[in-house]
Amino acid sequence: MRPHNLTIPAPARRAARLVRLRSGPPSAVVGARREDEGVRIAVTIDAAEPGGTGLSGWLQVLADDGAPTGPPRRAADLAAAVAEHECADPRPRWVWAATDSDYPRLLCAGVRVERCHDTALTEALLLGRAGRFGEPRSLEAAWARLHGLPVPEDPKPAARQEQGALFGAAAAEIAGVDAATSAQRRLELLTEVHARQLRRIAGTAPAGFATLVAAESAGALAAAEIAAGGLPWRVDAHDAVLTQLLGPRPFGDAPPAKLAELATRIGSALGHPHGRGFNPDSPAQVLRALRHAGFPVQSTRAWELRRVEHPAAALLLEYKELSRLHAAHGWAWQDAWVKGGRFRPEYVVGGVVSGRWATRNSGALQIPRIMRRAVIADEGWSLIVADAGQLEPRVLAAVSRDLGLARAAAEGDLYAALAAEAFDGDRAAAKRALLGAMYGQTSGGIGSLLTVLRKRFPVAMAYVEDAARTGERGGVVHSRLGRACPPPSSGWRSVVSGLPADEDGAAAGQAAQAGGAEPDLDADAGSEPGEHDPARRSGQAARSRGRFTRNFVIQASAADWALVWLAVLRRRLSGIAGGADRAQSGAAGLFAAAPHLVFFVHDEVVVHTPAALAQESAAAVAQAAEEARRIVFGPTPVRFPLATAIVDCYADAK
DNA sequence: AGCCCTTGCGCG
DNA sequence: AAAGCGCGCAAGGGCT
Repeated sequence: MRPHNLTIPAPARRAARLVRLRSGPPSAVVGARREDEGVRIAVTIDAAEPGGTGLSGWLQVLADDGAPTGPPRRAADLAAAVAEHECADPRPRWVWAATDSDYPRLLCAGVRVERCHDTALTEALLLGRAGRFGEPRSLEAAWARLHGLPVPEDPKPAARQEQGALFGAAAAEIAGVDAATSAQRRLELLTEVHARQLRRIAGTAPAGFATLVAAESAGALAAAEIAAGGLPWRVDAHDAVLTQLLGPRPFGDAPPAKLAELATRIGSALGHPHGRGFNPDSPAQVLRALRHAGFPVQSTRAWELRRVEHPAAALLLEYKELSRLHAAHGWAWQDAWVKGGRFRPEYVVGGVVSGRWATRNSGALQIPRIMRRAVIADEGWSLIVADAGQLEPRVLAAVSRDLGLARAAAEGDLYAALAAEAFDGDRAAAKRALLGAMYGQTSGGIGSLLTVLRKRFPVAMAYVEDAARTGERGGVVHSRLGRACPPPSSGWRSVVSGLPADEDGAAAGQAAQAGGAEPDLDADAGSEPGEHDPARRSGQAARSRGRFTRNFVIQASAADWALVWLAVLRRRLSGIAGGADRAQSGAAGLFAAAPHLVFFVHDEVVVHTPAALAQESAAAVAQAAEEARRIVFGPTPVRFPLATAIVDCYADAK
């Protein structure tokens, strides 16, 4: 019943079962298959040689507890060896050091796998459980930690592609291996690190943590496959949107006609002769000009400009909107990111402390909605666009087990149900109240709304307020499946305690800030009185962290659900069609005839599917959502309804 | 020239 | 009284 084939003493197993029956997530059973079935095989791939063809490497079959059951085996044709093992039923779980570097190479060789255990992602989850965020997670680092040796830094993500060989060599050297035999030696490190990870996972409550580990690795497979398959992106449709809004594509770095015109008009409106010499992209210039014109604005933010009754303000708003489209997702972006009718996002699985994915370089998760017009299915294909609406409030209902809120969350429109139950039918008020409760909002006159929530949904409100208090005290909270939030930095502790920071405070603070968990400790050196009052600073920092942990228990649990949704969906989709098209080689062949994931953004997936399989694919999306609900939350009246559309163009969904 | 920080806004 | 969470990216601007 466990998601992993772990060696656990019988009493511990019984205890885990009891916990699950009471409140924990049930075991991961995907389809009719138990997650722990099948063999594990550790694999390392030889470093790519210039001009080399094909993949070679090493394999080793492992027992349930990660112990080798046979000798390491050399695979001169690794892709063929992996493909052969993938024919087994049940399929193996591949154990490797890093999906994001190993799996694209297999995909490129035309091989897909069903399951894996990524030791780097697993190491990061386990380090997080130990309060050690930001420590290196590479195979070499994990192995060095096991042996008390100096731990090599992880390669910088940007450097991975260009200088990967250098960093890899440095890390290998620390682990006492020489580059020529590294794949064989790395196999030894890998099996050792993996076996130890299995034991660490088994020793980690709650039971859902093993599910989280499996889902994180499955997510990494999905991310690599999305990049390999690519999101269909029509440059002609993209050009049409840009041209309509900005004018024709300019030559070189010249600004588009529309932006140049707006800049001139803004300059004129602000009193510059012929509109020259004014840069609307400079907040400092805009601020100065508006103040000079008699408007005491604090910033040039859009919400503040909307209140400024000056002809330049409306023009500035228009300029900012178009300028952003041009700068962030204009022609330069298209040149850099769209190749062969596909946009390939570089996802960073687990790149956000909450477990959400991040992306690198392309801004894939911030693509303006209007640009979805460029996402058009291939001829004879369709897009399935599915969005888990109102995910976070539903997750709050499920994790808190508040029966009243769960009743509302059993409905298709949670906010409307909430409004009917407690807010005299005022849906907007119900929504503001719930969002305010989840984010820790106190301003904007929502105090009375929160009072209503506290009275009518005391269990849910106590859940988030407990999380906030834990954070304010410097404690750690967890997602439903057991992902840990970062502990406070020593900088935070010193501000909150009023004592000076300790020696290594700076480094710890930086790590935590990079993780996004740290409130801004030197917030706003403005002119408010009392801002240097230590008591006041302490309270600010404490409350800020309270808002973070308050939201973490919801956002991270929502990410748990979404990750499992994605993992289950990926597997279901792979079972739908005839699979690979042998006529095409490499990754292209893998996705040439079968429905596959092409985009994922927090609570929304896009599947590209042959039109004839669209209904079947859409059903898989819905079944996966239901299965994710069961795996992550167990028995609950809360529903996670999807808004699903079968469309030719992404923009036509909702 | 290149680094680092701030500002502002896109997405969920 | 303080004043809603999580991100990535581009441009400006100050600095070395």
